[in-house]
Amino acid sequence: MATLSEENYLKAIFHLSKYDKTAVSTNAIAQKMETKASSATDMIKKLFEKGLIDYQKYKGVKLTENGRLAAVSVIRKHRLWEVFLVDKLSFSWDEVHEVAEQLEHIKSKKLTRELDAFLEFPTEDPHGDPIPDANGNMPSSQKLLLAKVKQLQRCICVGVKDSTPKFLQYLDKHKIALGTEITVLSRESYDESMAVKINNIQRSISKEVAHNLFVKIS
Amino acid sequence: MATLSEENYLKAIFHLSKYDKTAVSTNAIAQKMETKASSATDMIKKLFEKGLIDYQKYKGVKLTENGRLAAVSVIRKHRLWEVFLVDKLSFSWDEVHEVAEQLEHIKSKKLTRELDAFLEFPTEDPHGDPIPDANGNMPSSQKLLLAKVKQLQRCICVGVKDSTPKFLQYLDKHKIALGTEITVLSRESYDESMAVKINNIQRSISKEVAHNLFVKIS
DNA sequence: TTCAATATTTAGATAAGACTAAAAATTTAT
DNA sequence: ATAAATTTTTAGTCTTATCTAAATATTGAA
Repeated sequence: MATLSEENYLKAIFHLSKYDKTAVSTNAIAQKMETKASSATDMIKKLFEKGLIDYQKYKGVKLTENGRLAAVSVIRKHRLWEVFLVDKLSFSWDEVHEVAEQLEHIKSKKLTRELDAFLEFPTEDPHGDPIPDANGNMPSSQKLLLAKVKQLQRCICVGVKDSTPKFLQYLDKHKIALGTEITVLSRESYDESMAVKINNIQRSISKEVAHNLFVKIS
Repeated sequence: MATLSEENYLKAIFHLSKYDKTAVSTNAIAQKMETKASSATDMIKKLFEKGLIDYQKYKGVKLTENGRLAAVSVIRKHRLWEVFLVDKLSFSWDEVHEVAEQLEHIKSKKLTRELDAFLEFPTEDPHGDPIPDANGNMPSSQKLLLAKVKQLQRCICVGVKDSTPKFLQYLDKHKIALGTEITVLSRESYDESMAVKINNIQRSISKEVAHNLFVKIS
C-alpha cells in the first residue's frame, strides 16, 4: 500500500508523462511536487524499491504497470470526488481541487465503488477530464488542444493548459471564456496561426494561443 | 491547525472524559490509542504546548475549551460522514467506522457545511449518537443503556456503546437493529441478565449485552 | 574536445511520531 | 510508614519525508 506522499509522487509522474511517454526527469518531478531535487531523488529510490517505477541513475523515471495502476486509481478517486462536490454539494469547478486533493487518498474500495454508482458512473470530471474506470482504463478524453482541431470544425472552449494570469488575461481581453464556441476556418502554415470565428467575428489565433487552449468538438 | 495524529488524540481524550469530566490518565489515553504510554506522554506535551489540554506531570489531562472544540469538530465530521455512507452509499452501520475514521480528517469548512445541508441537517449518526452542531454544541440525547431500563418498560434501540465488529455482528445475528423495539420483562439478580421481548419473541439478554446497547424510552 | 553550466545524487541534519529500556513519581498493601 | 507494585516520564533510537551543502555526472558551447 502506498503512503500519501508516494501517491502524490506517482500522480505527478503520471501527469508529467501522460502526453509523451518518455522518461521524466528528477527536476521535473521536484518542480511539480514543489520540493527539492534531493527530496525527489529520495522518493524515486523508494518507489523503485517498491517496483512502482523503472529507474536508472541520471536517466530519469518511468511508471511500471503497477505504478501506473496506483496513479490512475488516485486520479479516479480525485475526479469522482470532484463530480460529487460539484453535482451534489454545490461547489463551483474552481473550488474543488484542494478538497479533492485530500479526498483522493481515502482508502476504501467499497467507498469508491459506491460513490461511482451514486454519481451514476460519470465519465468526465467537472473540468472535462476523463475518469478512469475501476480497472485503470482511462477513457480517451474528448478534450484536445485547439491547435489540433481540423479545418471547418466547430468546438467549445473547455479549459487551458497554460493557466498563468497573463494568458487568462489575454483570453479575457479577447472575450474567450469557458463555453465559447470557436469554428476553425483555415491554417497558415508559415507561422502555424489559425483563422477562426469566435462570437461570429473572424480573427486570427497565434500558434502560442492555439497550443494552450483546450476545446471539445461539438 | 492540528495534525492527523493530534486530532486522534484529542478525540480519544474527549471520549474518555465525556461521561465523568475528571482528568484522563496517560495510560488510559495510550490504551485507547493502541500505543505505548511513552508515546502518549510525548503527544500530551505537544497538545499542552498548543494550549489544547491542561496538563500537570503525573496528574492527568483535561481538554481546554479550544481542545474540546477541536475534538468536537472532528466528531461532527465523523458522524456526518457516517450518515452519508449509510443514507446515500448503502453502507451498513457496521461498515462505516473505518472509512469515517479517514474522512473525519478532511479539512474544509465548506465541505462540512455543504455535506450537512446535503444530508438535511441530521442530528444523529447511524449508531444513534448525537451530531454536534457547527458551533460545537453537542445535543444531549435521551439515550440510556438497556441495563438501566425499568421492568415492563418499552424502549427502542438507538445505538451501541461497544462498536466493535464482534458486537455489531452479534446484534445482526439476533435481529437487533436500530429502531428495534425491546420490552423489558424481568431481571435475574444472579447474573444480571434480563428477560426481554424483541419482535414479539421472548428471550434473555446477558449483562454484557445490556451494558453495551443504548435505547430510548418510547 | 574540453571546460563551464546544469542536473542529479550523496551525505548529513531536522522534525514528527512512534518505540524500548530505564528512571522517577505515585499509589497500594502490608 | 515503608516496601512493593504500578504509573508516568525521560533518554535515546528508529522511520518517513523533508532540507542544505557538497560531490559527481551529464550536457552543451566555444
